[in-house]
Amino acid sequence: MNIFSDIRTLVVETLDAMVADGELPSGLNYGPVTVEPPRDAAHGDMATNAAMVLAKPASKNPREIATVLTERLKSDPRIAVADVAGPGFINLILDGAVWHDVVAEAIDAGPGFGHSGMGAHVKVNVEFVSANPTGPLHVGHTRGAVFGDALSNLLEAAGYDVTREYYINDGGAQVDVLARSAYERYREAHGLDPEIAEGLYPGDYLVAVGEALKEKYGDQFLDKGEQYWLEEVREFATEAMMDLIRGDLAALGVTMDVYFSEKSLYGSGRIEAALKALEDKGLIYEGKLEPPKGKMPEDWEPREQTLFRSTEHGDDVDRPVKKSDGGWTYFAPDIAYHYDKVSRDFDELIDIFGADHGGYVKRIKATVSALSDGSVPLDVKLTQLVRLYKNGEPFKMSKRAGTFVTLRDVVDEVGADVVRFHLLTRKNDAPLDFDFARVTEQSKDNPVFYVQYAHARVRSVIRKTEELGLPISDHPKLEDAQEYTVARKIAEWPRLIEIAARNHEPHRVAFYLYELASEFHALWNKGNDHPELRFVHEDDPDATAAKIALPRAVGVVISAGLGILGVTPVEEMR
RNA sequence: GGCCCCGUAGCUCAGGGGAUAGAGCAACCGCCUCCUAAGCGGUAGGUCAUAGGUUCGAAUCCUAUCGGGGCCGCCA
Repeated sequence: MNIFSDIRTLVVETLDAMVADGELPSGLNYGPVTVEPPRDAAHGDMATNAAMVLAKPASKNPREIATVLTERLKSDPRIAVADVAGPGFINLILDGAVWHDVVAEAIDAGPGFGHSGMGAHVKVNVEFVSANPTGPLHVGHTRGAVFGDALSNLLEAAGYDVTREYYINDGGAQVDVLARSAYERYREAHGLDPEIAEGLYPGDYLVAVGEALKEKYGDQFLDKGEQYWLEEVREFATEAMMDLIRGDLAALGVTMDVYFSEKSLYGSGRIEAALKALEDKGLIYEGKLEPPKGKMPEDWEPREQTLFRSTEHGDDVDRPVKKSDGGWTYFAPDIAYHYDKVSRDFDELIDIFGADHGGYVKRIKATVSALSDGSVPLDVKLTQLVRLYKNGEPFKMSKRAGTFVTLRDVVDEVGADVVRFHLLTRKNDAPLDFDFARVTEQSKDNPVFYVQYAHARVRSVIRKTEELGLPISDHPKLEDAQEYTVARKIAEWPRLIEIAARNHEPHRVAFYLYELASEFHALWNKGNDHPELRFVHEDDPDATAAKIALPRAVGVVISAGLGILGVTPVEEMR
């Protein structure tokens, strides 16, 4: 139940009735009609702009429409008060029974409360992380991983069918570099000095791979040219790196549905097929590119190569798909990969990239637009940098100096729950500060703690009620204004899921939970001055039954919201 | 040079066509014989970068300018 959409339905039906009675012309577009909580609570529980947005198309005065609409709305039992205000807003105050019902329903529905049918099982593919399989995940990947996973959870709650997918870049030169780096560690495992030349991956995470290679291949690759070992070592090392990455993701609580191998596209005719599809649309040609402006490469010379006419689909310049030597560019398998996604009948695609891939967005969008004839929307979300701090001091990262911070480091230091929540307290496209000291601080400037604390308080009073053998009721008896405020906040949850899902913005869930926790803490404290507002009344079973329902509903929503963020709600604070 | 993101309270940030623009921190004043004060209430703090435009209505949409960041080769 989403009370806001219920009341909007009521408004629309009432408008239809007015049309039937000749009070409004027919054929009006109700699209812009909204029913929302007003910014100022003094304006009531919700407000509709119906009269204002319909005034012009109906050629009527907005206040005139509002007056009639208001009178009609009053006859619905859910509407306690309806007033025309300002330029033509209709402010509504709902009957108290509505809020009682919301609380009861939250408890009854449990974790599924607020889930929406909005998505209508539309198939969405969410591609995220997709880090090169050349080493462990670092902090930057962590943000993408958390964002992608939370967004996927959110879309599922809103009724979409979601596939979480990881694109393994195992087809390019970087996995050859990986193989050569692993080979040196293999030599090292045989007691030889490894020669980690410039450009190879120096990380000691490859030491174990070298040992494993020795285990599997013995000394058969020693002192051999790379033509004898490159392919097998590459295969082996890539698989080892993917195991590492899967482990990193698991530590964060992220599970992918599909791992898609770039290499599988080569030699299978799938790149050719994708380019054929573009060619059939007249979007492939042989030509020369202009040199990039403002950053002229020293050795630039125009060369004839195969180009994708991506400018036809909104890109700034056409993009090469073949190098002048005839080999595929890096972009070619990407085209094939997105062609594959489109062919797998996804209705919508979402790609989550690091901000350094910003320059790639237009060509990928052009690709999907061209391959699907514009029928499959692609949203590309860029996650901005995470700036690391320790006690307010910036934390310098350098691969070379070995102070490079991995996902594992962060999770080991502060725990997956804290990492996940904190990384979701900012919009994806805003940079974010992550201070190792502050994120574990137990105070209200730490939203993770604050929300968890509210949940712990809920669990605490429920435990207490059970211990005392008092009744646990599903039906609240709201009396105090603050109780209604909390109930109204609970009623916003289903609406919030829809808005956050529609905008692909899981951070809204984190902010909402903070607000809900805040209202709940306020109510809790009001119990200090007004003992009758406390939830547990040791010698009064009826009063306890009436009061315990509201915190139970709060617990349901916090727990559901944290579930979307991928954070475990705690039973108690320690 | 081009493209993308950002500019909202002293600081960190929400809000992204709707009414008097919000929260946390920092500052100041209060609240524990009481289910966890790890909390709550209050005061103060604003030309929503600037200038035009669209609209009944703009912090929000459009254009330009200024400022900050990022990206821009057949690399990956």
